[in-house]
Amino acid sequence: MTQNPKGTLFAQFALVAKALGQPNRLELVESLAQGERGVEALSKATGMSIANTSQHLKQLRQAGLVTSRKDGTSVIYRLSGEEVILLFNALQRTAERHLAEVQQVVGVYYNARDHLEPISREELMARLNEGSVSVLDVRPKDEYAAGHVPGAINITSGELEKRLEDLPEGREVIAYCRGTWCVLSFNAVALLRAKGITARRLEDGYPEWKASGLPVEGTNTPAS
Amino acid sequence: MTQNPKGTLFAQFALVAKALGQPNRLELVESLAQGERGVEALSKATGMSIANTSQHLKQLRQAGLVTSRKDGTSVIYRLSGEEVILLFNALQRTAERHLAEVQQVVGVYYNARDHLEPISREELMARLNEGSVSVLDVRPKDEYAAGHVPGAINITSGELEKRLEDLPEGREVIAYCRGTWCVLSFNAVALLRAKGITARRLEDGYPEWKASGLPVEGTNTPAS
DNA sequence: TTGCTATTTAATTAAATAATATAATTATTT
DNA sequence: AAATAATTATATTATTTAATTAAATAGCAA
Repeated sequence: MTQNPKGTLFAQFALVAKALGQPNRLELVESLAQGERGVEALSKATGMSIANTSQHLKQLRQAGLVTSRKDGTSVIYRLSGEEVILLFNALQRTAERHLAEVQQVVGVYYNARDHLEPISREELMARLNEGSVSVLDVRPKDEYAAGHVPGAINITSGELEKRLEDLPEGREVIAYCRGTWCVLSFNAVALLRAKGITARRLEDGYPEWKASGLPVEGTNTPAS
Repeated sequence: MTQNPKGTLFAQFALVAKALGQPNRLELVESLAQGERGVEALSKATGMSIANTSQHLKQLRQAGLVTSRKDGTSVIYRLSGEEVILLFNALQRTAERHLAEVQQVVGVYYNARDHLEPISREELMARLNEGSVSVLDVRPKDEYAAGHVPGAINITSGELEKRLEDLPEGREVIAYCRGTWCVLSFNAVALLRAKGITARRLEDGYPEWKASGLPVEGTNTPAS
């Protein structure tokens, strides 16, 4: 080992890549990108058994991608750092650029993408400071609670139609959700526009916002 | 498949990660990050048989990481885009941050790292425009030929001691090689300093320079 | 055509690893 | 001690893996 440093390094890099080489584990990573979570919650989110979830988490931990802490009888997992989100993103970007099948899914399910002209993180930050926008978080409540864009209102996709009055009037609405591939914010924007409300999507999602070092609010944030 | 777009996407992302989940394939990627190459050259670079190399290249191609073109009877491979370099880099960075074994190798073999204060790409670019530095490329000749930092002189690690007079005098020397983990540039800087020549390393290596969109020279570059 | 070279497939082997399910175990709290 | 949450152990079944050897294909040159 120690006589072939390059070989050792590449073996370790491969270990990390391998840990991401399974869809269920990628789903765990995506889930954790929203904020820390217990094993049971992760098991529900991915549809795997608890024992199975635990095994996969073990592999992610061995690859250095997640860490955990104890909270009473529960074990709470989190991504071991923001670089993991960047890595996950680089993976998505590469796949999107070069795999025909990904492009096809994008075309069929996300083709409103370009038309909805997403707003960049920097621009949203600037307009938040001006107070000229309302931000809408369409993710599940627990993910919102763990962390969200400052001042964002949480209305899940299903409730949106009934709770339109909860949105401040007269301001443009910026919607976001879990990441680049999350359809919920597309749906939200489409619905709002159908109701005559000016709305746009934020580029990517909450994990990328946080990974960019922009301010966040919630239980799972540096401040609290 | 088409009824579960998210599942399809994650399966594809996993496919890409899996392709990077094997040390030999990572070595192929690192090799190709220097510039395009034929199968035989790649086989030699990695120490694998030609047939085996071909198989691994097939997997990389299926994952959308490499493409190829024919040149006479030869097949020349190249990375399918700069994002692949960024992905490879994100992988390294994550592993470095979170895996103890990587940190140990780094500590033992690369511990001169911090002391040699690397120069950033931006700073080197600025100083190149001023003409206040000489750039030294310590990679093998063929990689240099495929592409290099504009104006760089190619002296391989082994030749350096005998060819010191080929370096212009009176300017600081900036050395670089294949990437973040390449020891050759460390050695070169150490040797130059021992000879009383002011020298520093460039951060990362040639692939990252190129991926950053900075200008390059050589046979395998946009211009030629 | 014939041969030469470079690369890709195909077929095979043997080893390793895969994911999941079930059951038992550990640790913590009440 | 009982209850809860997570991990570990064990087993099963299937798949996958990398690598070798040999055969096949494609382009080029004599």
